[in-house]
Amino acid sequence: MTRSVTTKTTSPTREPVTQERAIRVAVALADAGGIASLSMRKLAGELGVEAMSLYYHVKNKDELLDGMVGLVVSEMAVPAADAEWKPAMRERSESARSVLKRHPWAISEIDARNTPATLHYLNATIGCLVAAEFSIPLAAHTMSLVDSYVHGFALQESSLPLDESGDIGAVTENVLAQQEMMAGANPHLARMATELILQPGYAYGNEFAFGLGIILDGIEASLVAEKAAEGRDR
Amino acid sequence: MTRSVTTKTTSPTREPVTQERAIRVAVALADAGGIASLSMRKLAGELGVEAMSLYYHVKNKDELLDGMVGLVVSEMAVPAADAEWKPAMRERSESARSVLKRHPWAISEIDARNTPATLHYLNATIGCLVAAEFSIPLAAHTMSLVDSYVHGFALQESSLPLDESGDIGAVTENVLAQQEMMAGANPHLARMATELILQPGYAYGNEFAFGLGIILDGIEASLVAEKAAEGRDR
DNA sequence: GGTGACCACCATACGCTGTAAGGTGATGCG
DNA sequence: CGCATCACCTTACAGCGTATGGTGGTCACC
Repeated sequence: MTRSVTTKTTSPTREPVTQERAIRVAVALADAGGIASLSMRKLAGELGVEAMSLYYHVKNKDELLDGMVGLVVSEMAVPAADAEWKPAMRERSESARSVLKRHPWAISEIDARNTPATLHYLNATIGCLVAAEFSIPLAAHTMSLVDSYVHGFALQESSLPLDESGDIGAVTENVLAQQEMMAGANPHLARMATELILQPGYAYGNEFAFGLGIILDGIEASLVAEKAAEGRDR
Repeated sequence: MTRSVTTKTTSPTREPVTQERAIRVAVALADAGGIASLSMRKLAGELGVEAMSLYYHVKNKDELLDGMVGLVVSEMAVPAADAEWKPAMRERSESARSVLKRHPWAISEIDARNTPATLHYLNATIGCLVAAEFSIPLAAHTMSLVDSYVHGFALQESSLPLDESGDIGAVTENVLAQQEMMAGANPHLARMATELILQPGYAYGNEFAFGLGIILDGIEASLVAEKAAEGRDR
């Protein structure tokens, strides 16, 4: 029998563990069961090895999480340097939102970990903005504002009981029961729930576009003002 | 000897555990050491009891976290129903940001847990907006946008290496060393770091006002447009 | 063709976590 | 006095990350 492509002859069905594959599977597990359910033993089991074997490919769980965040960030669309800044930022934001929707556990990890992918992502964004004649301070304002909104929106969206279509899911009756109980204490909130949020066809995700539009328009105005001030100075 | 105010005579120094006190101390521990360092045993120790005694006051750790989030939310300024909406929303946002700065662990918990305090907080906000003639959909847009920004900003701010003044702290040299290494790969980012972020006096917290201003101005424009459309219809 | 290095993996163990189950002494009440 | 209740404790268990120290198969090299 000729040796398989792997050097191991034992259990030929198991493809070899690599750091890259471990990270990929870890992301899949976190997507499926939440970050809390991701343990070294469980990941190892999924990879067909024992827990301690992971430490050959990864220094510790923290480094694994760094890798997972890096992988997630690398899924986000990066703006081209020569793109028009406004559509580029819109695409970037929508891409980031959809990625974070797939990997909700990553939202709070992303800001806390500086992966090479993150630095590349930020660098490309700044590059696009300065190419569009943003000053460095305005570019910083812009990134802070846009990314705060995107991450915050993703955070809120991730904690809503949505079905896959984005509508309020089967919990509705549950919620309705609560509604009645709190209607006395929180009438405005109850009204918003019954008149808007619980209406068929309402999807929280649609709120994203409204805020993003306001933000990009506001930034555009700031850019125009900055250029006008520059023109006066010179 | 007359009995002390507490009914227990044993170890008179220890004030009695209550759910409220347990939650307060838990928040203090999480503030000091991060949410990961908060264990039932540690909290119990701080309260002068054994771990299992906590379960007399709290159903489980999840309920404890609910209580902690409720306490944090109740620290945030709630808009008055008759206030002018724009300064009210500005105050609300700044208050929330400063509260979340004190309790960074709460940022990602807040959206995931619906406490009575949260419902009250949302209700008061909606009340203020509808009193200012916002439609229910526009009020929903507004809250989504503002809170996404506030929470997202808090999230980014919480993961920066700041000293207590808000400046970049002692890690600067450390960062600078990294800068040089990545300058080749990420020139735009390196430039923003050296020209802006690492300059003395730069504080990331100051970015907050810029974004909030843009957002509130944009909402104001939407409100004006909505009223104008209503006027035409009628 | 042996030999030693190395690679990928495993077994065991330790201190930590949340919490289920059941016990215990002091207090208040009939 | 007896009994319930309250606030707390002891013990135990499964699961966690990971330090330590193997172990067998593969390879380069003398």
